[in-house]
Amino acid sequence: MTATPAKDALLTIREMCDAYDVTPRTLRFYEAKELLFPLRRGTARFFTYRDRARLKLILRGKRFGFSLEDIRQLLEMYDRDPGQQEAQLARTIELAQDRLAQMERQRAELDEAIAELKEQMDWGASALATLRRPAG
Amino acid sequence: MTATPAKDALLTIREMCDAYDVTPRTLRFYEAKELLFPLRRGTARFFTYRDRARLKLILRGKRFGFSLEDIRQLLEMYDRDPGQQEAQLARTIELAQDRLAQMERQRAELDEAIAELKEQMDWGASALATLRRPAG
DNA sequence: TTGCTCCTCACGTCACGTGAGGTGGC
DNA sequence: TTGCTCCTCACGTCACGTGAGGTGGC
Repeated sequence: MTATPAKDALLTIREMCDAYDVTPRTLRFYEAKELLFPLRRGTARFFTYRDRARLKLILRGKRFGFSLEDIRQLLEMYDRDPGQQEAQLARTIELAQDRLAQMERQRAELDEAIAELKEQMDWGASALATLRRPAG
Repeated sequence: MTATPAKDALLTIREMCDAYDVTPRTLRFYEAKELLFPLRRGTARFFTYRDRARLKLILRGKRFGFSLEDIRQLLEMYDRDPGQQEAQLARTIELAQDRLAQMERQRAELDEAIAELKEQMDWGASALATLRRPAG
């Protein structure tokens, strides 16, 4: 029962890892790539509510197959000029359509590959049965 | 109507690329990784029937998600001791089962991601419609 | 002599994994 | 003083892509 941290809570890197199921290396990598901007106290990182919101979006974007650079640009767009909502949303939907098309192509290929592999396995299984059946 | 080359034909790298839809870099890379063993005349490569058969298996293996190293080991196993047919086939089927399970998990994730993306797009589309509807 | 195709380094890409070696605060 | 957690390089991984610069045979 880990409660959602309060909005003003600051999470250590370990707490972030546990909450979002990522590694420390991943969080440091996202910071280096300017996707996250944790506070620093000395060298230690503290992740804000904003970082947590961004991380959720990053992970969602990854599920959709966007590259980290794509995601960075989308996030940047949204928080650089929050005025352009409409144009930004339209642009995002456009990118999403491309991604959707790619994902569906990928699924078709995966379906084919699965069917092909099953076929090969059936073939192999009967070949194996024949090998094992004593010659006669 | 490109006919299948004769069994004793030797293909140049370009002919291989055209026949199997791969790049020269890919063929050189597979050779460096000991998956292919083209003949050499001077520095030039000539791909034999055996290379063509192996390449087909490599590409099939890749569709199934095997790593090049996995594929190398399978190919090596089969042509190092062609006596052990039964044990090898059994081993191959075992590996194939693991791969099949992973591919099915992958498909499930892909299906979820596609559904999630569509949902987001619907949400976005109606948000966009609202933004575009003059306030009233 | 000019093109064309081939070649060999060797660094770049993407998203991190994986040590090595060192610091800070309870 | 000892642990624990955190840190910063920096090289490794996987399957190639991408020049740079050079050779060979029609």
